[in-house]
Amino acid sequence: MSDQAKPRKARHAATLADVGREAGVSAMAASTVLNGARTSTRISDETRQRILAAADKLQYRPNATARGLAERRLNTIGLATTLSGNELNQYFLEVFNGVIEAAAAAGQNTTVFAMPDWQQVGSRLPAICDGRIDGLILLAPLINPDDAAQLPDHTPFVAIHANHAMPGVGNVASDEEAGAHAMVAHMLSLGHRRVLHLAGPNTSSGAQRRIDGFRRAHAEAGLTVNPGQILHSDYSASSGRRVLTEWLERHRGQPMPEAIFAANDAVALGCIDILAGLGLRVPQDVSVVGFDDTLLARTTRLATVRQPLRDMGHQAVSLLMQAIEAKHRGQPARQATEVLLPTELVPGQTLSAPPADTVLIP
Amino acid sequence: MSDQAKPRKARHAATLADVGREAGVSAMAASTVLNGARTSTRISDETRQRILAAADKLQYRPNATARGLAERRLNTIGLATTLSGNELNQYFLEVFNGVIEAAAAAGQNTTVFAMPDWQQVGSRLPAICDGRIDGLILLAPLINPDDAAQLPDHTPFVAIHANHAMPGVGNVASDEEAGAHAMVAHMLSLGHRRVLHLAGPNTSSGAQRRIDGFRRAHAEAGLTVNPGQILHSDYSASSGRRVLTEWLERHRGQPMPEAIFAANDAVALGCIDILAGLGLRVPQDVSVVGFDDTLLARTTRLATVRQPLRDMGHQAVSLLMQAIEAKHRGQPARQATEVLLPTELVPGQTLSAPPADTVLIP
DNA sequence: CTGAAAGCGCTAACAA
DNA sequence: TTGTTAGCGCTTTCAG
Repeated sequence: MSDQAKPRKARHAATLADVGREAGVSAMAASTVLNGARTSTRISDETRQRILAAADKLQYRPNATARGLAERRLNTIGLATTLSGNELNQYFLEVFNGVIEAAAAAGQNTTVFAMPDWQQVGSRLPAICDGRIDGLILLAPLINPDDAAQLPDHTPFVAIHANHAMPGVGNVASDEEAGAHAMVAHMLSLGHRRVLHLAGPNTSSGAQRRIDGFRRAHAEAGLTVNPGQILHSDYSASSGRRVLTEWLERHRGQPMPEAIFAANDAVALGCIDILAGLGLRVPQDVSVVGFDDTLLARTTRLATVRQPLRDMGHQAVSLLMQAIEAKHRGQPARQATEVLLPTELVPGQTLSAPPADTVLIP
Repeated sequence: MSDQAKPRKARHAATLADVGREAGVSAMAASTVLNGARTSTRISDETRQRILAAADKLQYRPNATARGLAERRLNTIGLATTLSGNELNQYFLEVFNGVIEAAAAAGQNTTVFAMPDWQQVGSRLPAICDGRIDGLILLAPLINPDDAAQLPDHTPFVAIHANHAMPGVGNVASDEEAGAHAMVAHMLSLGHRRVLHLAGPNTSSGAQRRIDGFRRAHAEAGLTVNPGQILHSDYSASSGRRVLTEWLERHRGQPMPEAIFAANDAVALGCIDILAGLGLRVPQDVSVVGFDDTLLARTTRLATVRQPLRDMGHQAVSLLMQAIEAKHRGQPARQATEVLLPTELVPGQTLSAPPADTVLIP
């Protein structure tokens, strides 16, 4: 009966062609009016109104994939990260917050790609860069130089806290060495002499930069750092608890460190937890400071070193958008801009002068 | 000289047509081999090899937008939420973790849409559902019934902790009333009699359900709840600090509540902060419990009510995928499934029996 | 000011 | 087993 085709798959709601038909104009006239295609010419006010009315009546919705196909652009950026210890962490949340804000302001959506580890990046990145994102932000990537050279070059990349410089990939970082140095120097100036550093994992270049700052502050104060003074944990509270507990057990009866400089906020809170369990007060008996100034620190009033994580998200998006726009204009996309942001001390309530009398490890 | 067209915009790397040409076969043969198109026929081993070789040589990459356009599907789901107080919160992080895990397991990407408030959902949702996502999860939506009826019906939706039932929209929730009831009953059984409830905002139906549980536990114990016993905050630590501080100032010199049942973990930690500032010990002088069991609670060993947030993310994805698949098979997509998950008490270290002697508010 | 036609890269129906 | 043809919905030349 009907001459209407009966497609097996449901079609998109109302198309430009439908709108054009309804308004008695061509699809492209509708396109110009509704989606602001930057074709050279303009449409008369009269037809414009007819088209708008038809679009409204038919509930026209542009189709993102069709537009993406034609424009080679989906207005979507990606954020790649790892599910460390099977959990997204605070650090991610802070940066993501900045990314999503800046992306929204630039009219971009954000798609998150979480992989178990960075090993898989080499294999999965090319699959990701298949037109579904216009550019990608790598969050704290641990990529070996070989893989870095393999990055598909039709997609712009920007890294945040990259472990290595990557060819043609911009990088946003905060000055962790300076932050660690400032904090430890401050602690030493308060009179602390035995500061334990519960550093991050060996694989993390950020952990190394914080260790560097720790050492430099000591060196400048004429103090030597002995090997046992630096422990390694991963970046979680539970790891902080475990590492500190083991260390305390090995040093039972000896003088308690006057202060602990932790790899990040979570590790610091893990330490506070253990100390409280031993009946020690923070900061009266032991001072504890963190790193990052995540929501964890803000909520618990932890003394910490603020990295402008949210702002780093903003900056990364900004860099990425520049690269995307450049690529779209046919200009060379890859340009390795380096942005280094300053850190800042956050006083908090877990750092004070050392106790008058030496506390012994129970 | 060259008969090669010179397109103004750079084209996608290598297309199926390119591969086919290189291998001396049609584009669709290449499609069958490389992208597993489920067309009826198979390809001989010999041509298959030729095609694979050509694809490898040309570095063929499928184009997601083209495929999305043809298949009306991008294998991407969306997660819509608000930036409450301009920040993504812990609750979001926990759920998101579950969503992204389950989505990855189902071969889906996840795009996050964060809006300042749910008012804007009515206007932005239709624009989101334009083919860039196959389905959408609404996280703790505050949608009025009128807007709910307006949801574009070509996209499947699932809600988590919806404030109202939405027509044709599945919902995943945890039994907050039961969780609050169990916790408060437990507190009363420990001997607490003056429990202050720092509830969530009036607009939150979850806050109301927790209040209901709070009241029911009191009623069952034969205790009356007086109006001043329930305060409202929003869900942040700073708000918890503010509200508690004001309340304590208004009640100076009167007996301190023996325990505080907070709207969520952040509010609980805000309270602990204030109490510590007054020289009160938790839980010796005052017990404090939270709600949610977010990373905040796990890090600080807060007593709390565990909502299986991550699991709720899994369930929501599962429901959504069912709806997407159904829609794709041409079956009715909308079916309002309701999933209710149990909560669980987490002991922690901030809840004990009340102090022997009444503490006065300093 | 407007329309016709071609193409973005892929998949699905139908022939050969 | 393979090729041909026809879209998916939108943009963008290029003519009228």
